[in-house]
Amino acid sequence: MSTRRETVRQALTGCTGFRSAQDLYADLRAGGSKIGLTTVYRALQALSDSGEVDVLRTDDGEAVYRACDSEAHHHHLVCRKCSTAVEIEGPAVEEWAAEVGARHGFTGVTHTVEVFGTCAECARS
Amino acid sequence: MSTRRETVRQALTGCTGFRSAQDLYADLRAGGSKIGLTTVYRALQALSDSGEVDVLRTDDGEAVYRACDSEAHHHHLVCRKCSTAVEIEGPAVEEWAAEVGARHGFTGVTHTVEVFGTCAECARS
DNA sequence: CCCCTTTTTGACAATCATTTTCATTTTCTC
DNA sequence: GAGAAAATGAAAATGATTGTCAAAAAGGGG
Ligand SMILES: [Zn+2]
Ligand SMILES: [Zn+2]
Ligand SMILES: [Zn+2]
Ligand SMILES: [Zn+2]
Repeated sequence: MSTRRETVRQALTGCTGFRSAQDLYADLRAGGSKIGLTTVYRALQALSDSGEVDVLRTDDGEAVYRACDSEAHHHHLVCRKCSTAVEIEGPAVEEWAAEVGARHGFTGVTHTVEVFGTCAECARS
Repeated sequence: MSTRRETVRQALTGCTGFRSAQDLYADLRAGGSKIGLTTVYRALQALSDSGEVDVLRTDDGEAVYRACDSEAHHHHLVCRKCSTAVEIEGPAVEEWAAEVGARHGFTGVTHTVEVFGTCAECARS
């Protein structure tokens, strides 16, 4: 399909951490692309709708995206300084979330889990 | 201290679910208060800074607050429809988060965990 | 290729939660 | 009560995100 969406996907795939729409737009423009900000937003929307990229919110509410290796359900360990992320899994957490939801009579239970810290790299400086 | 902050704290304490600053402002005005929106924001900021209220982000990035019973570290099971929340604990999750952070060389590890679903009440309608 | 329909794009304006400003009011201290 | 310090709120500013709409690109017969 759209060549622009592909451009955005690739820009994101080249990143190890989470990036905002504004970040990606700046990167792409700096790289010579004539892409528009609106298009970056639309591409990220489409990519996250289709589950190709993960999205989370920073403390100040900004949406940040990441093209993860795994398509399967997983969580992230994110560096507070450089935003580098590691994909992590926690079967125990999955079970706990489902169980606690059921125990309180909730249905259609989902969860969000993110772990933050300072990565070894950033800890040096 | 501030009388206004106390007003906001009480308004929030009367709620079972998470409310946004705009929600609380509307509630208070509807109740006859002459409080300003800025003050509601400032009160919520102060209350969350001091750990008296919990804050989380909705899917669209809006900050919502809750005056929980427990001052201790805990998480929430939140209804997707009415936003009613139940305070939950998960020792296994606490350990898992700390362990996975350490295993990858991260320091100062924290985490965010929220469980969502439809409460029994809302499931009926 | 050419014409026409459909989709994509991007500049610009519009939203909307949140933050800043700043002058006024209230509270505190002496 | 007088003056300094903190709190308040109306209005303007900010900044990410979304909506609008006309121009540009892509597709598909003929
Ligand atoms: Zn780092
Ligand atoms: Zn999970
Ligand atoms: Zn409910
Ligand atoms: Zn926890």
